[in-house]
Amino acid sequence: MGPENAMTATTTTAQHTVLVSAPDFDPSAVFENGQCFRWERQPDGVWAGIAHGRRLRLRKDGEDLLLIGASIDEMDTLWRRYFDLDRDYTAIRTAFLQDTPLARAVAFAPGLRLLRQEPWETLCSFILSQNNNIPRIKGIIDRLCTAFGTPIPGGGFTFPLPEALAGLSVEELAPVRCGFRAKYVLDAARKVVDGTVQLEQLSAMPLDDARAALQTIHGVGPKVADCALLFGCGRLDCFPVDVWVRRILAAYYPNGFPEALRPLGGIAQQFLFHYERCHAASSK
DNA sequence: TACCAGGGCCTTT
DNA sequence: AAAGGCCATGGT
Repeated sequence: MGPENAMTATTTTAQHTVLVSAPDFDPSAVFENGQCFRWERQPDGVWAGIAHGRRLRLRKDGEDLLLIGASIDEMDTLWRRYFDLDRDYTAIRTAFLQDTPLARAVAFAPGLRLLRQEPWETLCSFILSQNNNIPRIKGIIDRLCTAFGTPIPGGGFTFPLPEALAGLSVEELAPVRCGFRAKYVLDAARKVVDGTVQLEQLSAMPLDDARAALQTIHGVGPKVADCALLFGCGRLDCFPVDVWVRRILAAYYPNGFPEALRPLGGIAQQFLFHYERCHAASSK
């Protein structure tokens, strides 16, 4: 871990708030760059989300990240990993400075980071994300969780396990209103439940084997597979190519993405994607 | 190979 | 208010 951004200082305040130093964690960049769908900014600036079957609220106070409603134990066993707090992003950003487009993207949003999300939720979410826009994706996932997840004390629902979906029919999924994606979600759930696709193995398999395994699911192509591997299995060398990224590659990397940065290609892609989307004509 | 369905949100007109 | 663009995958 990097010395100067080591996030080891952890203290507790009243009502189970855990405080951790995280100078390069920018919630709006982290939660609004398309990698996750269950985090929302509340009017008071606090971010509320559900992951690992738990509700969590969070806010940034200067360089400190405050996890509201978390215990020290949860911090160490769950959230430190989920928020990727032990990765040396200072070193990563430094490596990116050698590349002009990346240096610009890093300067624009230095607090952008990857979350380490759960494999099934990530796979299922990105199946639902295909040919779709973010507001609608969030609505679909919300309805899926409400209909088939488990209630969480204090409000909200867990993301439904594959076991909760595998036995359903397309008709039973109708209230979720995910259209033609319903049959894709059901095929994914069934293949995970019957062991055809072993999610826990995907983080260690040769990358092409992992991609091929995911793409045996009806409705999972190269883009969805790479999103599931990058965001849900920690495969940082995965580089999901959508329309935006295709545009970026054509515009800035006519000779291909630098070989030396390939092992961190997924993180690079997030910086480039975030910069480009925030500078698109329609978002000005 | 090229094209198109699907559906809801968005921007532009 | 209405029209048109967008989008990942599978099917034709």
